[in-house]
Amino acid sequence: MPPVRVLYWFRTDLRLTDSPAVKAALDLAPSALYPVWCWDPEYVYSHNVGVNRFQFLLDSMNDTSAALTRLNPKSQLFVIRGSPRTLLKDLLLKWEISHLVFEEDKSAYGRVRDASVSATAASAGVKVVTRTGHTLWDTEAIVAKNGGHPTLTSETLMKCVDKLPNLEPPIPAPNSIPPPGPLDLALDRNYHPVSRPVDRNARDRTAEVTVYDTFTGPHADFAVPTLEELGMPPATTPYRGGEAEGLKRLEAFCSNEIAVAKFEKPKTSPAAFLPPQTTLMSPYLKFGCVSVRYFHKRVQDIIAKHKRGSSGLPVNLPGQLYFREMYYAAEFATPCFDRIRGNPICRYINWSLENVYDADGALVVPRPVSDDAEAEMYFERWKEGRTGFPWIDALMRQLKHDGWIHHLGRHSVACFLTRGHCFVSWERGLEVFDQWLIDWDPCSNPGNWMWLSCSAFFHSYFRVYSPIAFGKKWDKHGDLIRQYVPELKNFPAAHIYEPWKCPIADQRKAGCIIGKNYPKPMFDEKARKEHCLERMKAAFALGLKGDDTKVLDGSARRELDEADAATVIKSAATSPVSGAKRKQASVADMFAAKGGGGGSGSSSSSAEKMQKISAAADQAKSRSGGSRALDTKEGGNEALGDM
DNA sequence: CCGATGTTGCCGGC
DNA sequence: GCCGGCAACATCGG
Repeated sequence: MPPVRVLYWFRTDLRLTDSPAVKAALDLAPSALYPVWCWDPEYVYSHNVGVNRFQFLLDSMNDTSAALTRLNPKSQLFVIRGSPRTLLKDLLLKWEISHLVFEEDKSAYGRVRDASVSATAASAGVKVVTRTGHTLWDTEAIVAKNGGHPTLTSETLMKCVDKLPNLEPPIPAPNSIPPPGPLDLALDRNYHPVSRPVDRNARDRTAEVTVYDTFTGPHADFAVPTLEELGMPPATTPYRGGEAEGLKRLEAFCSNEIAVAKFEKPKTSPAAFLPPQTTLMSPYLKFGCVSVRYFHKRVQDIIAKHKRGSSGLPVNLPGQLYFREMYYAAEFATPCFDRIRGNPICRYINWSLENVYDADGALVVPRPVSDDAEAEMYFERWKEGRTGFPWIDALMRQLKHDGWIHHLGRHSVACFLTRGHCFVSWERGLEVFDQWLIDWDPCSNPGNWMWLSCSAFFHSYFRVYSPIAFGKKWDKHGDLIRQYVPELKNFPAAHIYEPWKCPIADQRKAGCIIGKNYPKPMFDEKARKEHCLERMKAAFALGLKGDDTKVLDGSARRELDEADAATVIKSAATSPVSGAKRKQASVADMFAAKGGGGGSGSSSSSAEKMQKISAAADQAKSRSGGSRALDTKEGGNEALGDM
């Protein structure tokens, strides 16, 4: 019998409690255990990862490394800087590994990477052992129970999992682990190029990337990298990663057993970021710091104890975890899940700023600036929290600064960007969430963007979140706005959701002049909503999905664009306002602090509103560098830096 | 074909 | 706090 020497490959499973893959590794009774992390250049250059998620990941890696050292002083998380596709093979050979063990990652990206690494390992005579652990059930098994189809409703998901074996109980963390063997490495840098044609995270860097200068870190100790080595400034998120932190947070949440048993997601406040309104467990699930199965068992036990008056599926806590399973299974069974083009479950809607592809069908990166200046302006102002709608701006600034916002807050801003008001493609919103969220997930995130934009999973496009009413329902005083939009800190509560309606004397008293210290709303909310509803109606009438030939050849786009143009012309023709007058309209006129914008209760018809939109579009298009012109002097978000 | 259902809309009226 | 109107989505079971 050759000696059993295991390389355990950590990825999004940075924990030791309830890790089926770690148990499988230890069950092999290895004489040597190498816990390894490959610091993949894909993640550094090709994915959209902002400084906050990197920080959360580094926290989690450091926590796991310390936990490994506690179990064996010779052990740690051995970080190798380079691509697993090339480096792992070298490590398997040099360290004479017999078994490669890792937790399954069935996302499209993980699947391809893991198949490549597994094939390499097998060809080197190394046995590959994998276990499910990132999800409650094996995603592939769920899809098989659904006839190979994506799971599009929670009911479908439940029907599938009812046919699967019951969940195994969680596995305690190990008490000890074997030491690694010799750590000698003599690798040739030339075999492991890390340069990339595109650096998608360059915008966040303040210095050179040095993390790839060596294989084993600046002190040759396989240390976890630092943000400095990534060329990034310090993170701003208050949330810290790691298994210890995650379990602590879970226990704190579970200490209020009645709240756990009665939890109903739709009745939690989007303005909240503390228990019992939210668990804030999503980033810990994303990096596997907390096992989803352990989380599930913990809340199920509490619910069983407090059966009377407890909430049910799908709004309760287990229900939330089942939605996560649904998105994983949907992603597994759907090609092009994170985009519209080629996506068979995604309704085709002629959004502004949709993805751009080259002649070979490859996504053009970096994304070219669209000639739709109005949409670019809406998008830019949405992203940076300068729409002039305080509720939206507060959430977007919270997202950028903290890396996390409440689920229903995400609904609010996602609906606003897409079908509700801006009519910008969900693909653009997805990219921003990818860059800024600490809990970004390749299944839940595109899934939820399709949900909110009525592209898949959900279809009632006439239910639109109001950027004014929705937040007010939960946060009457506007505390979330005051925290994240400090310009409005002293605004009277009566006007904080619609500050442009505030009398100028009160604006002066609050030390914030709308249009000077904080922007006017970037459009008439009601008019934009009506416009978007018309366009949604047309897209639903056409009834195409992202993989239809008419979408692939561009004719669906032309057809819908023409229908939209006809609607606008028709509205203009029936309007009593003359064309000459229309030309005089401008964005500034529409949103003067007095009168005009945002539901001043005027009797303007839908047709008039349509004209205003059309005029605003003309205005924006004719202005060179339109977004920049509008952005200046309109209350930036510098103040966020020192919160 | 009908009617019930679908995690999380808004508004006005009671 | 709960209802219906708004104008109306998809899916599923019968």
